Amino acid sequence: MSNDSSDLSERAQLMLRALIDRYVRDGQPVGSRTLAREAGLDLSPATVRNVMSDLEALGFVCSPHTSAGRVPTVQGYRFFVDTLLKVQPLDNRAIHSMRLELSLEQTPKDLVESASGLLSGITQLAGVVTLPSQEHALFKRVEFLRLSGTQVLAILVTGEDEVQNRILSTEKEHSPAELQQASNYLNELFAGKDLAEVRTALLHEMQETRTNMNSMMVTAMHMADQVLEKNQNEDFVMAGQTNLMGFQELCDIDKLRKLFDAFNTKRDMLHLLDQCIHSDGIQIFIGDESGYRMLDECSMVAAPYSVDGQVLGVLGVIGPTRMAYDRVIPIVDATARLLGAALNQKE
Amino acid sequence: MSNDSSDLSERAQLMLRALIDRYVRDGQPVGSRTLAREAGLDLSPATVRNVMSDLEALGFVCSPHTSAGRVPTVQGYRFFVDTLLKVQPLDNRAIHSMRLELSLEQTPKDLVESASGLLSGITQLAGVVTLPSQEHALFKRVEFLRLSGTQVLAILVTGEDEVQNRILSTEKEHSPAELQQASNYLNELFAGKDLAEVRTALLHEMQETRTNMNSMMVTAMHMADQVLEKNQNEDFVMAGQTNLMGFQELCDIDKLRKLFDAFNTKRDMLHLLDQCIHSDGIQIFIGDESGYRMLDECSMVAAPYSVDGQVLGVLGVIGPTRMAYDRVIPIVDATARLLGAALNQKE
DNA sequence: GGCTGGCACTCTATCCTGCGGAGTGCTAAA
DNA sequence: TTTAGCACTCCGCAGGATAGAGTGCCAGCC
Repeated sequence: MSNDSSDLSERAQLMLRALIDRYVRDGQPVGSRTLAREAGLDLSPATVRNVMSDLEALGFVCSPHTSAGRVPTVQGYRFFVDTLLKVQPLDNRAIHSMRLELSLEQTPKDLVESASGLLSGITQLAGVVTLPSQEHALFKRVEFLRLSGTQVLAILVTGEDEVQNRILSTEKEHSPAELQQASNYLNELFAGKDLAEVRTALLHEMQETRTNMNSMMVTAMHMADQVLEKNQNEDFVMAGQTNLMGFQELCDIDKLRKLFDAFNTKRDMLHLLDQCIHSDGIQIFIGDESGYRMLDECSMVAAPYSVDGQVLGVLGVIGPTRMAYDRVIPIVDATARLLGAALNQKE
Repeated sequence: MSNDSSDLSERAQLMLRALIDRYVRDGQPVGSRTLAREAGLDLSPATVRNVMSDLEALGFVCSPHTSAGRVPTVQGYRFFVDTLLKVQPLDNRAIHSMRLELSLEQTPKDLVESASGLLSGITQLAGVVTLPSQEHALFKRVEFLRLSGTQVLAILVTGEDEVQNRILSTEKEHSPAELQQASNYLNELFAGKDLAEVRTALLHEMQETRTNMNSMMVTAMHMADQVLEKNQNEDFVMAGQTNLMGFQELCDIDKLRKLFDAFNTKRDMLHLLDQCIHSDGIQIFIGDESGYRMLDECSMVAAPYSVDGQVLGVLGVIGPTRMAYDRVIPIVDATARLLGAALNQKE
């Protein structure tokens, strides 16, 4: 219990806050004199030094070398965002203009692009938004089109007239009439249900009542299964990567390159974003906390967005560890809400 | 006629070649001593200096400052690629492994991605490939699906079972039977023709024979027109952007940023690539020749690729002006041929 | 006991300096 | 026409001095 937060005097906390504030502003190690002036506590630099010494012992700050000022550590930032941070509420005008911007978009895909652009534009960091999972989209109807031989084109229409194509290979050739029957059957059975429901219903039917289904129904079920299989289009949209080029701590070309490569390969990014989908609030990864080397010296602030309580995806920003968390967090939060609301409207 | 190539002695040409060779290798201004050794002409540095002086007068080289070596200018590179360059033929093993790599892909989209990856991987520059234009894809069939009210979903199947969706708004509501009639009519009329043909035929029909068409036919024509309208999906695929981060001349973060922004906005890039689609061979933009500021200090080597003599798109690489043109050119050339061949196979 | 001023010390960044290396242009000789 | 030599220029680097910022510690003060 020795480095519990209760160990930290009010004054020390204030100083840590002031230090991080200042460091976030100009990226230079903060010295005792500066901090004495900044903190507004009317203390001498010497006193400040003593407190800083305590903070260093707790691992919240460190100095890059003797006789440089102090710099917050990852744990420092962590303590800061967990217990010290007062987020700045977003003013209504800003929210309004964001809502306006989103309201211009029509398709979910465009909405996501727009949200990503908003995030990067406002925060001047890189914005990232995963595409809405289709899991809870509504099954509207499905049609089958015979292409050639055993190739069948399936067309799935979901909720807001989103259309998806998939080419299936069937075991035997089906006549147009058979295909028509199959789609009629499925449309009748599943129209208006959400895709997740449809899948479970499908599995259930196929296992339990196989015996009293006629061959047409079996065909239909099989094809529907293929259509819905791995329907989650795992992908995300990103905007403003180049914003990150402006930060000193990333001017190390090699680091920047790793980061950009990671953005391009997408795999690790998706993994990381996936971790946020199950928490229902803002999630913050600071520095190497994410466990992904690509984000060394970087932080991510993310939040899931949802419609009707159903989480559809995750959005957030990526930037240097030294970012203005108090400003960024409410922006991410608001964007998540607004995107959810906008998606809701279009449905 | 004073700076015609005939003005340039054999020796001077040899030197320019050697200078560019050397400069491309290590990016340092080349001095007379080095060049004297390199050129293999058994001349003294002093003589080399005289020749360099001539080259400088012609605008083919310049020195960044007094008493630095010489560096090729844009005109120097231009003269080099136009009249001096001997491309290194690609060895068969390399071509074979490229062909192999491409043969693994199934869809045109994947092929394009793969080609882009090949270009960037082999050249260590950024590879870019425009998506094949659909202009000359074959019309296979079209189907219409009534969504709701006057909303109709059109499904266009082209050549290699590529599927495209488009949602149309019609003036009046159509029954499924009417839609079926319309698609039957269009399929009969146009199956097997290429899309460009279909469009012109469509326009022709609509203007000339409007009088003796029944209303179903008019409907069909109108809908087909909407489907084909602006069918060119203008887009391109890029790989290996981060390769460009390794070059000194782009370490200026600001320049790099402009470049990346340009890649992301895509518009100017497409414009530039479009210029290459009408030339039937390799096209080379050096430095600011392209007229696009984003490519300052960069060059592009591009070639159209085609199937059956029909140009489908453009591919190429983008890198610093100081690139190994003799190595890059045959690679771009080969990739264009191979991509064309691969696309042909899949059709 | 906590706060403060003072002091010695350390480390960095910056500027200046001098010097060697590389390269040039010019000139005169081969 | 080529070459060698020479004077000159400029860059890059290493060394040294200096200023500035900051630290830790100690002794005194409230």
